[in-house]
This record gives sequence, structure tokens and C-alpha cells, in this order.
Amino acid sequence: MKVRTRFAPSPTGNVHIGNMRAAIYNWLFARHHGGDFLLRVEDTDRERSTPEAIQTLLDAMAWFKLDVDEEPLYQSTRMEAHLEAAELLLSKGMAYKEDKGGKGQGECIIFKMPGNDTSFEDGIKGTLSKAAENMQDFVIVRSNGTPVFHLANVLDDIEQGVTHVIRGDDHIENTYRHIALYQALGADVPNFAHLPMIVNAQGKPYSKRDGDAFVGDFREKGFLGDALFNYLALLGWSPGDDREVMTRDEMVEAFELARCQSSAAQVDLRKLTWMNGEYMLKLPLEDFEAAFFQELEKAGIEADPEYAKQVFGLIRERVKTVADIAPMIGYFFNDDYEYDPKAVRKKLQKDGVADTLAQVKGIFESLETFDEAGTDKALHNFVESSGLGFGAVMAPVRIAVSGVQSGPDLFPLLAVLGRDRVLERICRTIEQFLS
RNA sequence: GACCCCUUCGUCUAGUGGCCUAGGACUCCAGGUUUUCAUCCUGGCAACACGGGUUCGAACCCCGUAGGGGUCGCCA
Repeated sequence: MKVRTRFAPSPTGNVHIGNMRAAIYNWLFARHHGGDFLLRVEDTDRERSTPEAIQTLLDAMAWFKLDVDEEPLYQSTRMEAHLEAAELLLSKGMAYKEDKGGKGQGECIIFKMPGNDTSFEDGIKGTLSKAAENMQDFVIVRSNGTPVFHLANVLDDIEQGVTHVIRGDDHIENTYRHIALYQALGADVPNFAHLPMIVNAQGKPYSKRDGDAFVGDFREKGFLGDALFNYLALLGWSPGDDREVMTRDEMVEAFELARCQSSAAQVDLRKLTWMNGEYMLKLPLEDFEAAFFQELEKAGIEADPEYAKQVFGLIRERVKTVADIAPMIGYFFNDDYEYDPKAVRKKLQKDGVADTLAQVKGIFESLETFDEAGTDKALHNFVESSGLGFGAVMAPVRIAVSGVQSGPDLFPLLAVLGRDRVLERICRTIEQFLS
């Protein structure tokens, strides 16, 4: 039988990374088995399920390149079918009506648990079971006439022909109920697999309060969709060997539920950042360049495209997330860059530096061609003849022209800035800090 | 509280009775390469929750204990 999995979120305007990871695992599982991956939008909460919220959901899936094989099923269109099924259960004596008081408007429909112990093979956790005495009847249609999650969810999974339900392990208790519902409805019980939660350092479910919890947060921070996909896939699953940075195809090929972890996991932003850097390095040049120009625009920097491209060449290999770009390049486009106080104190305001910078300025002025090779050779000669160390010359020059201690290779950096800017900045630095 | 689930370095994980003096990755630290910055290379720190069994042999099997989490809605 063909494998069919689904992602069944309720659109709330934000997509939690735990949910997204569940979506990724469903997708990976379906693709691994050559099956179908479906989307069901559980939009019965009309308040929150706005068109914008649904769009946010679709955007997140597109960002992760989670392609679906059929048109999405919107749960709100299925209410009639849900209620019909409830009537059927009622007529068969598998459910009953009762006024439980609570919400006022009369009788609700309650599903009668069949009274037998239940156990099932969880694809991740193994055999799970629960005694009949620990399971109670539950409401499937509210007294206001609307179907409850359990009913709708099971019915829609049957409707969509879902063979494998892969969801968070906070649903384990629901699964016992759902199995009873499948059986009462005369449907095949699908396979279940329960994924551990993503938790915070305290072991509690990871939430907004713990930091970045939504897909959008990571996107804004400059992470790449492919990198986050890879990271999330590995958070709770491993291919069994030492591979970590993997292509989509490799992940699809290697994915198995049996290799999924059954304990909770924490997000480690440092490792994600590292992994993102690995992906940045592999990014096709034009994609990276496009992202670069987008960041320029975001930072409100207007610049000559040719000049900007040269700057891009300098920083291309030292960026871990696209959000790193803007803070790294300010001084290329703005003469009023800030000086790092610590750098000024430790490297600039020392004996002899004023003189060194003045001499370097002189050398640069008299250079025939102010390019990478020219400045390189000139400074080497200067270091040799002056008896100063390399650090004692390069560091002050770097700080003078950029305000910071670290950055791209110094000589190409000087070449991109150009002689006029470099001379002007050296002058200003001497005046401002060394006189 | 009842029921259910979980427990290997700080974090993500490998490990399914001998290959484990427990491997990899991120982070951190120390050297080295780069006569700047970053990269890179090498090395190091660091874990089987605890207690009983079973076995010639246990991270792996069984039973307890402890700790953590989930569920117990006319939310999804």
C-alpha cells in the first residue's frame, strides 16, 4: 500500500518549529517511501484561521520546500461529514447524548470507549499500551453542534487516506482514543509514530518565551531554509553514521522512523549557526549575491553596484548568516563608522603609532598604483626597513580605515576602499585619537 | 494525585551483550599554518541518572528508585 502522510496544523499566524519539524519528518518519510505528502488545514477556529494566518503557513512550507501531492484539505469544509459520522455512531449505540452542564446549551454527543485494553506499535517508541480502566468516554460533538478535534481529525485522516500519522508525543494519550474511533467507524487504523518534543533548557516545551520559537524568527535572523531544514531533521534523527551536513536527497534516502530519538531535544543556536555557515559557503554565487543586495537595501545603503560587488567578494566567505552581512560592511559605505573603543585603546593609542600611521600615509601617497599587490609590497618593505612587527603596522592601519580589529584581508580591503578614502581616514584617525 | 512517556559529554548524537580504556559534531581551551583578519590543521577538556539482578561478560536485557516531561477541556 502506498504510504500517505500529512501535516495537519491549525493556522494561528505563527508556525512553531516543533510543528515544522513534524512536517519535515512526515515529508521525509513520505518521500523515502515514494509515497504522498498531504496538507490538511485544521481551520475550524474561525477567529484565528485568517487568510493571513493560512498564508504564513504556506510560506513556511514553501521556504522549506515541502511540496505536497494533493490540494490541501480545509477542515472547515468537512463539518457536515463530521456530524453525519457522529449521528452514525449514535445510531449504532457507540455514542450517546448527555447534558454535562458545562457550556450551557444542552446536550453534547459523547463517544463511548469500548472497554478493552488498547496497545499499538509506535514507529518510534515501540509498543505502547493503556488499560481500559484508565480511559474515559469523551465528547465528539459540542452542545453547540460543532465537532471536536478528535472526531474531525480522525475522520479527515480517513478521508485523506493517511497511512502513517507522525506527530508530537503530546498526542500519545489522544492516540488511544483515536484508535477506538477508527475501529468504531470501521476504518483501518493507521500506523502511528510519536516524535519527542523540542524543549528549553529547563526541559519544558520550547516556547516563544525561550527565544526564537517560530519559523519566521529564524528567517528574520538570517538563517537559510535549507540549513534550518537540515538542522531540524537532525534534531531527533540521525542517519546512523557521522554525516551531519546532508543534501535533501541524502536525507530522503537515509530517513527511517526507527532511527528517530525517543527523548526530547534542545535547540542549540550555536550549532545551527555553524551549520548555516556551511550552507552559506555552498550557496550558488548569484543567490548569495542577491541576498547580499537585499541586506544592503534593508540597511538603507545605496551604493554603486560595482563597488558593492567588490565588497561582497571580500566578505563572502566570512559570513555565517545573512544577518551578519550588514554589521560587517558599514564602513565600506559610510565614512562615519564607529571605532571599537577596545581596539582604539589596545592597538591605536600606543607609543609610535601616530608616527607609523603618518609614514604609512606617506608611502600610500607616493605609490604608483594603489592596488592589492602595491600596498602589500609597500607595507612589507616598510615593516622590514622600520624594524616594526607586522602586527604593529597592520592592526593600526586596519583600525584606522575600518574602526575594528577584524575583517577581510587587509590588502584587498584597502584596494576596494581606494586610495582617497584610505588616506582621508588615516588622517582623520591621527587627528581624532593621536594628537 | 492517577495514567502514560523519557534518561549516553554543556548541547545534538553513535552505540541494539564482547569491536567501548564509549565514537562523531557544535561550543570551549592549547598548539600549528596563514608575516594582518578569518579559514584551515592537530591535540585537549567533557557522558552511559542511581541501585539491584540476569550473564563468563552489560551503555545495551530484567526489576526497582530518583529526576524530567506529557495527558487528565464541550482547545487543537
